[in-house]
Amino acid sequence: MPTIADVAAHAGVGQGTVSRVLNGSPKVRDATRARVLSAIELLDYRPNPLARGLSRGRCQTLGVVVPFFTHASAIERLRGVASGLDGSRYDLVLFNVESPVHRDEHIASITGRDRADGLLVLSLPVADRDLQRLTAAGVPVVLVDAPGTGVPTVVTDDRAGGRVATQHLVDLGHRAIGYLGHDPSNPFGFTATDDREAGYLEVLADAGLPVRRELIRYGPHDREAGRALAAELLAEPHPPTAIFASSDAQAMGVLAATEDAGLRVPRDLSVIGFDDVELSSYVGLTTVRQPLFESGRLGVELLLAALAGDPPPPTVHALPLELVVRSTTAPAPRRHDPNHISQPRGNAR
Amino acid sequence: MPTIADVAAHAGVGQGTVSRVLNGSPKVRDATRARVLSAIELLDYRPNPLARGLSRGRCQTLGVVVPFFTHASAIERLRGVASGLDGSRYDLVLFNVESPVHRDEHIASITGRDRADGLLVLSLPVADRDLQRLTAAGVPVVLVDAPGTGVPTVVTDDRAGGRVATQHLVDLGHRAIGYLGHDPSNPFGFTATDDREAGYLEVLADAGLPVRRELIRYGPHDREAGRALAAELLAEPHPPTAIFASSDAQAMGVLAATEDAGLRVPRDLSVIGFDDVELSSYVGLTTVRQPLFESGRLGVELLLAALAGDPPPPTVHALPLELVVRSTTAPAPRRHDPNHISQPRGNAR
DNA sequence: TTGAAAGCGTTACCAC
DNA sequence: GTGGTAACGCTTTCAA
Repeated sequence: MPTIADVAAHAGVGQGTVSRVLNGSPKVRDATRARVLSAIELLDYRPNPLARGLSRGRCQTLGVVVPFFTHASAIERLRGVASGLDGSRYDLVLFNVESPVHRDEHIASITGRDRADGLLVLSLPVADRDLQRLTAAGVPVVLVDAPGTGVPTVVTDDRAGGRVATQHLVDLGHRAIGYLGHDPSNPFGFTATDDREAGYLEVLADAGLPVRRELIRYGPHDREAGRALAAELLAEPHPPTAIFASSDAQAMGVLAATEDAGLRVPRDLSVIGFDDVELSSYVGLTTVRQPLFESGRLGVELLLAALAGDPPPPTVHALPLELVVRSTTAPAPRRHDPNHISQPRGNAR
Repeated sequence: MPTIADVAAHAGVGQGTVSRVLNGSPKVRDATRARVLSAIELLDYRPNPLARGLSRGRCQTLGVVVPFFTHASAIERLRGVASGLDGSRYDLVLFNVESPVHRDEHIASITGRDRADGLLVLSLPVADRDLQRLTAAGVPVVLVDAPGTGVPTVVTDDRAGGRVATQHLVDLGHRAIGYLGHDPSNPFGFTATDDREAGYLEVLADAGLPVRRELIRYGPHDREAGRALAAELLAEPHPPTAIFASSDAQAMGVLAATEDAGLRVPRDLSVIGFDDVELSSYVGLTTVRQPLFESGRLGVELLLAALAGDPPPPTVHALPLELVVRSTTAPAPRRHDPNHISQPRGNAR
């Protein structure tokens, strides 16, 4: 591999000059620049990123910490991230988090600009201590879909989203409304769905509906969990006529469980999700649309701005939510007993 | 940030000793080691990866080049990659390819161990010239789902897969079988679907079925393309009774187009895909299962082995394919005119 | 405008 | 075993 010294020798100039040419310094005579450029060409020289990084004190890399990056919602966000990064000079290193240990290890592993010039954290809360440490080390951090203090943050109003979803069901006449979400005490520290649950509870209260604890279940945001949880709900003596799942992934599971139980959506059960991932439109799932792509995109943009020396204030950017009504919600069956749903309920599988 | 020199000073030893401790050299007296370790602890010292990389000539990073990484099939592979990387000391940098230019830029940007210690390329062919350059530069390369010479490669027998899919349809009595795939002259150089098409053509020939060129269409491997292409096929004067889509993504589009046309699957049209992505099982799509996760996983394992100084021979690892029959294929409608399908065909939307 | 040389933080070789 | 000291390849003063 040719080095800058080789280029300098070939061009008959000093290393400094080559470096200046490389970095677009204006203080190089055109003739000299041309000589250097042709030497570079001739030798097919490429600067060594490691050496450059060591010397400049930064590594031209952005770290993205993301839990379960293969989940549809994470992918949508990453799509936004990738699109925002396109054309920039930064490489993207992916820190996948599948366990709370991962999360801490990854965050702890970033101690300065030698590992990542900036950090984008998705859906995971970051301890204030870490945030301060990172900031002090000159590594800007941007949080997406998670709380944190002192750094730019991109969020949505999950509580309002929870309200919108629940209100939609209430408006349809449902009075026994189940809720599926993440355990508030989950080890990852996810908080978004807590807020959605809060919104759900608020609307219930506003509507004068009782909170039935047995209709609230927690589990991971994937289809299988949703399926199992919904099966439990449907097996209740007084099952719900509607379920608000705090993610589309869980909602997909609810749909499956309904089918398993020989019931029909939305006739026997209304289902509303949260996120509006691509799949939801295929399936016709009613949901609360969250701008996933945009959140990822805005996240990098803020990070890039910080890196460009244009430090964005630690503002909380709230992205809009939107109710998307499709075909999995319908008016509640009219009955004297609002908790009674139509027979038969045998398992069709 | 404390440096190795600080640690050395605090421990009252030379830098070399600290380095030896850091790298687990056995030639350090226990007492000395303890002193160094406590100094490291005290200062909360972490080695600078850039400096380490520069000195050692490698960067502890694996590059993964992947086209359209948000596509379901790519995600499945990446999931395998991530799982194989878990526990290793390598970071994962993602090179997303959305255009042929991207591909070349990314490949060209890797010139040595300073950018990536190894390269995993998914679904994209790599020119022999690049392969040789990379190998010469000491950067091992592993190809997954793409051809290349002189490097370990993980593939499936796409031609056999194409045969299996088509034979399944033939066995069901279909005689007018459409095919959806990638344009063989696509600018990315994808070749997997060409082989699937070859398998399709072979089975047609074996079965004494004519090749109807108008029933073969090309487009990107996404749902929208599949939908548009299938709509064209269904609008043919003599439409097919079955369609083999060379990816599940396109097959999903076929399903949508069928619905658009007011037809029913599998009554009016049988559909078979390729890949068996997660969604396919939800939808009940008949398909040819390709071990996507496993291919990614095996890919990294081979790369890691190469990096561990255990260079795997440039073998072609062929992963098994499997026909997964679900509910989108059924016997061909029995008619005198095999090209005639049931009315009505009005657009139901 | 340019060259020389001092870092940047490690590793690795060479003496002791 | 251990310390001293060249690399590693680049950027960035500092003089000229």
